[in-house]
Amino acid sequence: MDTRKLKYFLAVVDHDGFNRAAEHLLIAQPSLSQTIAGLEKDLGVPLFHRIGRRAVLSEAGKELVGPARLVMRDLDAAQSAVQALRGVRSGRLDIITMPSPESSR
Amino acid sequence: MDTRKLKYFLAVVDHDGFNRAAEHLLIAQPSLSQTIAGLEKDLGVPLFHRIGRRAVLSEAGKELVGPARLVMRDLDAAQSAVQALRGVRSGRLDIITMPSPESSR
DNA sequence: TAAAAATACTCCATAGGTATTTTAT
DNA sequence: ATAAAATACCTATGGAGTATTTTTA
Repeated sequence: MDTRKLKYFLAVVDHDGFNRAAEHLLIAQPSLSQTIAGLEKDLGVPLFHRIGRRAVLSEAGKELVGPARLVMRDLDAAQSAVQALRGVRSGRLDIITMPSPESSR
Repeated sequence: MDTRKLKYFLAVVDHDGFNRAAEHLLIAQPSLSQTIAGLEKDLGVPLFHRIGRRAVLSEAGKELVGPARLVMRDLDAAQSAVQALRGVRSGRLDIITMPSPESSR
């Protein structure tokens, strides 16, 4: 289970179906099917019931929605926390000086 | 940026160094170096200053620690939310009955 | 010289793609 | 007949490994 899979899972939930979700994710539908299958395998639980040609959330799927959104939200926060510092260079600058001929006058 | 990379990042922080972290993660040190390099590339910011043969957190790195821990915690919560339902089968069971010869008596 | 991180490769797992099939509207 | 998801297969990216180099304590 990683964030990519959670993102795809939420896309299926939000766009109500694999085909529409795949469009929004800009990937092919079979790739999405595979990814969700992988997530279900990771968790050992089906996330959708395939009823007819429609996918509806299973009990486990319903439980996952909230926590998954939280993960994605906090991941964004992590991004932002770092991005706020972009361009801020930090480190050490060692400086050595030596007397110039002038200073000895 | 995904959770695998964040996990590795936190390992470097917690075990104070790439070598020790790699040991704890049960992966080879160069693999860890590559992964952190990838994360730094994802974020466009260095997370560690390589000072001598020691890696110390950069400013951006320091900012990332907290949010990263939060993401990992959320991810665990998501796992648990679903695992709580393991073994709970849900779905539909369609049942058809027909009168037996007995019932017609 | 020993210890820590980086670099240079090799290999394999998996993310993604295309084509096709299955199933229900 | 059409739309949605699954299945089968192929390719390429990147995650992990081993060997080696670089650097500094």
